[in-house]
Amino acid sequence: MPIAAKRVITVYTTSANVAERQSAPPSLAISTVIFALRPSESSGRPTLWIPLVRRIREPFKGLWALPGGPLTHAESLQDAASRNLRETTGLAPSYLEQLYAFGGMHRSPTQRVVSIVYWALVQPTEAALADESENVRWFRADKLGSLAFDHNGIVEYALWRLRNKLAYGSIAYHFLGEYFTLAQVREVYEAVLDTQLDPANFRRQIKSTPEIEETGEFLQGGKHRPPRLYRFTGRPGLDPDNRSTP
Amino acid sequence: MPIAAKRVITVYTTSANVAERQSAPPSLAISTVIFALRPSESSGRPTLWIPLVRRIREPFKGLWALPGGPLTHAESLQDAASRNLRETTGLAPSYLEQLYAFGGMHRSPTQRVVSIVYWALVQPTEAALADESENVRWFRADKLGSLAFDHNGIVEYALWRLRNKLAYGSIAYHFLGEYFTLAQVREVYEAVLDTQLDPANFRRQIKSTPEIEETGEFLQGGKHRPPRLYRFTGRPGLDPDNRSTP
DNA sequence: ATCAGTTTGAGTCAATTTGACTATAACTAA
DNA sequence: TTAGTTATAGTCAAATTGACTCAAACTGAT
Repeated sequence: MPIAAKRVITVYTTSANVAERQSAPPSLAISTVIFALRPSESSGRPTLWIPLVRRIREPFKGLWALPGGPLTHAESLQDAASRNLRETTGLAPSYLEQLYAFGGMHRSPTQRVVSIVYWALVQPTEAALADESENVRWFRADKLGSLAFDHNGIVEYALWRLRNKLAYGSIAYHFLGEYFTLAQVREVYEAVLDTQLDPANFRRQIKSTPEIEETGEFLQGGKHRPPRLYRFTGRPGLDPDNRSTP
Repeated sequence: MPIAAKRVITVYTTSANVAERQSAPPSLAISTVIFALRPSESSGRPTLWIPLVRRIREPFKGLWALPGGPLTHAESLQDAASRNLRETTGLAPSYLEQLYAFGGMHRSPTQRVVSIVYWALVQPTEAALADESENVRWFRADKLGSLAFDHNGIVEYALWRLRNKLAYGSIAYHFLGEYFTLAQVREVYEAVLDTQLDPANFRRQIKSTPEIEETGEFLQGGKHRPPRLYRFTGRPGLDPDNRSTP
């Protein structure tokens, strides 16, 4: 049995100088942009919200940042994302997809970091259970302050992808529970795309997609005519993580 | 001036056992799937080709693999991809976009490797100049053998993305030179999507997109009526690499 | 010089889809 | 009972798409 050749190197964990930083290998981190719909305080209509965590150490100590952490040995990238998400926010997403690998050289002032970022959708029931504390808080996606690192740009790109995927793919249903009304689906579109949609035309389009199944049930307890409940029967995307070889 | 806190760890470069491998941090590599159109030997019509490099060391020594290499300190991810691409194949792509970060735990038998994979399109004139040698060769995208690592799956996913992006976005023109005929655009679509398209309807659709500009020139020297030359005036995608903060 | 063969490029027409809009059904609250 | 509100079906013109026809423009063979 061959013996492993070992080479001892040095890792700089804080404030290394330029020469030292250049010799250190880039470190790998996983972060996640989490989207949920919650009622706006003002209008009461659903809007997009994102949970952020406060940084408790330098760099950017005190600023808000995306939940994330280092990649550990015994887990795939997606597993690392969902574990980290559970640990920092208590959330279990109904949809999780890789967003992008950000690897610019000056993302962190102390160290070269490559971040593999995921994005997630959580249902409102889940979102309500999330641990909110001094260091974890929900923000409206269109009213974030200045975030740590390049996280403003990352959220912006995640928003672009979300809107894009909503317009094409069948992603909206992951914001909702198993049963939903067509008006709820419309509210998702209106909140994410920030537009008003004609109810009649919208329902015609949605009903024409084969992934939507009419159930025999109706939503009771509303103030008006009870709407029929539907169910989504499609499968997630075709990303490598959801295929065969991640 | 604070002194950097140093922590000494051990990196295993060859055949570490399981316990040792688990304690080693994942290493980062950049690879690229390169697409070009070249005439098929049989029909002469353009088809999709991919350049591969032969592995000259273990693991998978002798097998064909995607061009790639480690990420070095002083370059962004995209820069690393295009540098590596130039070094291994001599190619300078007209289009380069991040595909996916692959980080499954058993991608390499000797070591945990996270690969950030890009995909590229090169024009036929470029492709003809590429260094072809004993260890670099072009293959038809639909007739690859068994590749090293998980590279078969990666190519499959890249193909899916290429077809997807062709159907929506305006990507086809990066396979062509600055001036092109509408029939050439149609040939790109037919080669990539592997279908026959009605010439008259296709030209009507393409001409209706605002990114296509009619020039006053015509392609001379053909056997039949000289077709008008067009120009693409659109800009690349909206990926983070092509935006602001990579 | 003429004709056959081929590709470019414009146009026609019916089928389908989309956007704007109307009307009715079904419920609650007063 | 009635007014208010949402759900849902349906109508109709405009826009888009798919299948197809036809003239224009060139080459190469006769």
